[in-house]
Formats: sequence, C-alpha cells, structure tokens
Amino acid sequence: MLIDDDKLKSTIRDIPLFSELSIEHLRKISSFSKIKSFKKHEIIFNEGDFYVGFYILLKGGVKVFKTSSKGKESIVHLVSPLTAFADIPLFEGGNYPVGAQTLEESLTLFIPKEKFLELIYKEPGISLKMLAGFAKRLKSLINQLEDLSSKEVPNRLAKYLLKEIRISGTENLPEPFIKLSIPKSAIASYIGTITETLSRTFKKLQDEKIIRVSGKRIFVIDLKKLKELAK
Amino acid sequence: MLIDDDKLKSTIRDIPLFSELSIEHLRKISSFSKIKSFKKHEIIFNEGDFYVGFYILLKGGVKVFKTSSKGKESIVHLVSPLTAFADIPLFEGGNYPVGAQTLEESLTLFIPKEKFLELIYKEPGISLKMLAGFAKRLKSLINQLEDLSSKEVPNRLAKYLLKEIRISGTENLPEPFIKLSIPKSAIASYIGTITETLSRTFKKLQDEKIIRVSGKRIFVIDLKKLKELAK
DNA sequence: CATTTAATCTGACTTAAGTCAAGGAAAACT
DNA sequence: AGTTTTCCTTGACTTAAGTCAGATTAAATG
Repeated sequence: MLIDDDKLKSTIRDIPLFSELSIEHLRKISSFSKIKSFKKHEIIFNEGDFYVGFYILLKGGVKVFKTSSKGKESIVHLVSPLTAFADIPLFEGGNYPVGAQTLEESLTLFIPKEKFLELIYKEPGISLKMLAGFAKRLKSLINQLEDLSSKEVPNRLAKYLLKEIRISGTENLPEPFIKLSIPKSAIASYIGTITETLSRTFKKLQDEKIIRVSGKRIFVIDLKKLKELAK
Repeated sequence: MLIDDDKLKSTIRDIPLFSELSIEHLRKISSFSKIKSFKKHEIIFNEGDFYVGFYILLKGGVKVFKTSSKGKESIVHLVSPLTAFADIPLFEGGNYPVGAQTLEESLTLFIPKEKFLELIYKEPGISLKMLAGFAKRLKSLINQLEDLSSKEVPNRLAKYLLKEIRISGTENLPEPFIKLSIPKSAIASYIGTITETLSRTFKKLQDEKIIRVSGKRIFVIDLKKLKELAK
C-alpha cells in the first residue's frame, strides 16, 4: 500500500465519477478496490485479456491502444490522473477490447467488476454519474472522428496543443507553454499519424513562428494563429 | 398520428433501451413522447440548436453529421430503425452537437428531455440500459477511430459492406447481397472519404471479382476475400 | 414524358502523408 | 563516464486519396 487509507478516500472524492458519494459508499469502494502500482512501460492489461474490472489512474500516465492486424498500434486514449479507463466493458461483457500500458511510473486504483456492479445496482446515483461521463466521452470521440476525417495533421496537432495548454493552465501567459511528459511517438499515434510526419509538422509550425520548441517544452508564440489552425 | 397507440406501445417494447420496462412505464413514455414524421431530406435539427430531447427512429433512415468549419460534412452515425439518436446531450447539457437529416421518408418518436430525465431518476433500470447502450457505442466509435487511422478505403468499405450484410441476414446465401437504401455519398462520408474515391473503390473491388454491382444491389462474389480485406 | 435536378462515374492532375533508410540526440543503465 | 537503447529528425521516394472539371446516368417533378 503506497498511500494510506484516509488519503485514498479523499482522493476517491476527487474522481468525478465518485464525487457525490457518501462516506459510507467511499468506504465501501475503498474496501473492495485495490491500489496497484506499475513501473514505466509496464503492461496493465492486453487486448483480449479476460475482463476483471476497471482502473482509475491516480498518478502517472497511461496509454490505451488498439493494435491492428498488421501490428500497428493506435492510441485511442491518453489517460491523465483521476480518469477512469477500461470501464466500458463493465456493461458490455467480453474481454478487454483494448490494451493499456504505462508511459511512466504510475499508481492506479483497480475496481473489480462484480463488486462494483453490485454497488451500482444499489446506488443509482452512480449510474447517472457514469452516464454523464460516458456522454462526455462519446462527444469527444465523435469530435476526434470528425477531426480525423476532415482535417490535416497540422490542424490536429494544433488542436492537441491547445487542449494541453488549457490543461496546463498557462493559457493566459504571454507565452503559453506545455511540457511533454509523453514521447512524441505517443502524440503521433494519438492524433492519427506517424512520428516522421509529426516531426515535420513541428518543424513547419516553428518555421511559421507559431510555436517554439525547447527540449521537452513547447512555447506558443502566436496563440491566435494556433487557434485559427485548430478550428 | 400515423400509428395507433397500441401499435406504438408494442413498438416501444422493441427498442432495446426500453425493452424491460413495465406496461406502466411504457404508457408513461408514450404519454409524454410524440410521433414526428419527416419527409425525405428533411432536417430534424441543426447543429447548435437548443436541445429539447432525443429521437428514436421508427421507420426510414437518418444521417447524423458534423459540419466542419470549411463546410464539409462528415457523417458520424447512419441511424437505422429502433435506434436512438441525439441522446448524448441528455446528460451533457448544451445544444445539439450534431445535425440530423432524413435520407428518406421517416417516422420518429420524439422524447422530451425534462420528462425523460424525471422518469430516469425514478426508474434506475433505464439508466443501466442506457449505460449498456452507450458502452456499445463507445466501443464502436473506438473501432471506427482505429479503422480510420490504420486502414485504407478498400478496407473500410469492406468492413462496411460486411456489417450491412450481417444486418441484411443474407450472410449464408451463396451470394450474400445488400440493397443500398442510402446514396453512395452518405456511405463515402460515413467511411471517411469522398464520392469519387468510393466510386473508384467499388470499381476496384469489382475488377478483383470480390463484389458485383447491379443498380442499388451489391452482391458479394467472394466473401472470404472481402473478410480478408476487412480485417 | 420531358425536363430539371441530383447522383454517379471517369480522367488528368496535385498533394499530403506514408515508407524506407540513415544519422543524431537524448535517456537509461551498468 | 561510457555504452546501449530508445527517441527524434532528416532526406529521397512512393502512393493513396483528394481536387477539379466534365460527362453520363438515374431520379424526381410538373
């Protein structure tokens, strides 16, 4: 156990999915769920594994991906802390339809399927929360889908950068920036391209004086142009 | 009113979402929902319209689409009968994030947001049903996303054709076939390409003796090859 | 049924982005 | 610190699929 029980309960509170549960329920959840820690690049589960439950990322970074018949992997979700992943098959039956692997050392909360479904039957409030969460993800997947088919790589990269800047909270600085904590190859796959093309696109945006790259940091010189590209 | 009330209630029963509701609840739903009929090519709602509720297609065909900033439309959902659409914003707030338009003369059941949410609070079984439905769609969107980024047009078309053949129930015939009820332009957009490319791809599959096209009917000559292409 | 309108096809051309191959840079690991 | 491994970049080339323009066919409508 890497964090103590009280800390865990207050962390569970921060998870949108569980934000409105009573102390009682939080205790219950923490009683049947397990903290699991993973090293960098460790596999959490493989596509096709027997489904036993879902995870909430507490700390670190995780990629959720599908592997095509030709072995090419495409990342469908870059998980950030306090977000659930692999919760879809809870209601679908079957095995894990995707694989998950850490991008850095990570801490997760594992929630076993059966116990959780029991709880959800008793506590309908949770299902409404989950519906809201699923709705949000459906919407974002639909957007991703539309972007992928109607926009080019520079547009998709711009959109990704803007999202990251919003998360970083540096949006209103004279030079908003982000620090990449994941390899560029993961970004490439996530926005639906390959590393070579991504590398060239980064260069292109630099040539156009829209961004400035310094190691793992990307500074936005011209936010207006970036937003223009993204929409 | 184009179908009588009893017929309507038994139709509602066939909708997966409502399949396990009591007569009481079915009556309730049919009391506050409205049958709306639409002509061919009629707009049901536009992207950005104020959200008032969702629809269930009873008869006909509907496309759900997003329009990019450059005016290019991409179809995110080809709705077939007994399927709900525009139900995502129920839990998300905001306006309609997509537009919907009929592809042929259609009959829908309109279910107003507020009334439905009231019902769902009282009847938690519905939310579990909806969760299952959302989970299924999330999974299918993830698959679409993966296909779009890892596969080429012929592969995507093959996959689409196979899905339609499964629906048509002719899978085990010596020559499985489907009858296109929607314009090819809709298929093109749905699989993420344009009509010209789709036309050439159809030709390619014909040259390779995988399919045979006769008007609006597509016959599969070589199912094995088609499946090979799709995976 | 004739004529307007919409859908589909075909060809010539362009282009974004993928593949292949090779060097460099940065990180991780004794 | 030095070496191995992973990550990133660059160049030359190829290709799938998009754009543009025009022709053909099918469908809708008076």
